[in-house]
Amino acid sequence: MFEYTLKKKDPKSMARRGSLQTPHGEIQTPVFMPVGTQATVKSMDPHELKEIGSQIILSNTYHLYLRPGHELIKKAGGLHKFMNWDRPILTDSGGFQVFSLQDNRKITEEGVMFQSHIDGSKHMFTPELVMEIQNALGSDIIMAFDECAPWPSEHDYVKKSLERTTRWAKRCKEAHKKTEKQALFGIVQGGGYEDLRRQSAKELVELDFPGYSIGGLSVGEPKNIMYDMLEITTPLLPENKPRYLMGVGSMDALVEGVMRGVDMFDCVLPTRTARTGTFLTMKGKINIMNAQYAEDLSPVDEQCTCYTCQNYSRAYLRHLFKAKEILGARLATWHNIHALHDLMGKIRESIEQDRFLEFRKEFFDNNRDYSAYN
RNA sequence: GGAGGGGUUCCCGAGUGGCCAAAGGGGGCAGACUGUAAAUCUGUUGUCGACGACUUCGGUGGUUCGAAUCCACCUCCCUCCA
Repeated sequence: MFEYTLKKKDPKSMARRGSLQTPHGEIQTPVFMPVGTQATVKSMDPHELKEIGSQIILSNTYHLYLRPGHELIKKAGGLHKFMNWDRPILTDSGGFQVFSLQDNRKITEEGVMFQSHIDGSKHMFTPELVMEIQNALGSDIIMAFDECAPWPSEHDYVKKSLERTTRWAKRCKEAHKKTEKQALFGIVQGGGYEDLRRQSAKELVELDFPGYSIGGLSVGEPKNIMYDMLEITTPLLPENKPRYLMGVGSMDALVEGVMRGVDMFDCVLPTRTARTGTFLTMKGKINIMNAQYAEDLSPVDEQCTCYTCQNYSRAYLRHLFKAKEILGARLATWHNIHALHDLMGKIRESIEQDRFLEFRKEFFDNNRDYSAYN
């Protein structure tokens, strides 16, 4: 039911072109996955996401468990049916909330005691519960429960944390046995330490997961550290399994991630920044609220084929944001997700044509916001 | 005609002798956002030759070491009475 096919390797870099078979269809990789934490990609409805070109979306164990509750979603026929999305879904385990809700939780060997950010109630998240929740949700790809350690953290702490994450991964695997329809990914941790990244990767590969996530990155560390960590991690992962870099989605990092052998990415960046008026383009970011666009009747991006750029001007979009109209957030989200899917499509094409590095060079030459990391 | 209330920096609105270039909000300008506690948050918003100086609180004049704040007159606005 779940299978990764490596279709082509870039001869000059670690970039790979592949596909991923899931119970809800095939995914072409490298792929960008929009985030729909609360069973919705904020402001977009599923048929719009399909039109934009989303192959798979993310959702979240912690949030859906707290509200509306995984039992209800199970009763509704699973997350796909509940939210009316029939393509693949990947759910995060709540490991990121261990990081983002640091002030509301306590970590023990058993698991993480969360105090709900909604009503203050306490909930013990164990690897077993996290598997049970994701099983109830019925997502196609599920994540092992991990700790996304903050940046910066002491070597000693990161080591203890990653070793615990490995033990949790083992428990997840045990608990997951009866639900083979879902692909369980282990998550490599290790902070910004090369030796710990190697250790984590090695331990998880021994557990033999159908796919591997790389976590604990893009949590505030310098980009060169993230890239260094990727370079030493991906070669340690099995070639015939997908690699997923969690939480990464700026255009430059997508290009650099692919170059270092990553197949899957997710990020809230395109959707979140969209809601605050930032449009992502191949040439650089545009903050549509800037005064310079007040009377600019041209589209956000002349080259872009998305619905927003085909039909609306910068002046109109700016007006929507100034007036705080919801349509502004929707049209910007539409554009940004489209922009990242479009970028990934170009990346896939360039790998197929053996010119990924040329594409990369063009990208950095033309994007005023980013420069290549070498 | 009579009685009362009021005119504050782009707007609304605090302030009633020094700690006031003047609270707070709005608006404006700009920045941030990376497995979503985010349709959010932050900075800035009189001028300049700018760690200091200058011009501002309806207008004019006055009191005072010192006035957005006190006094006089003028002017405009609002409410009530006739």
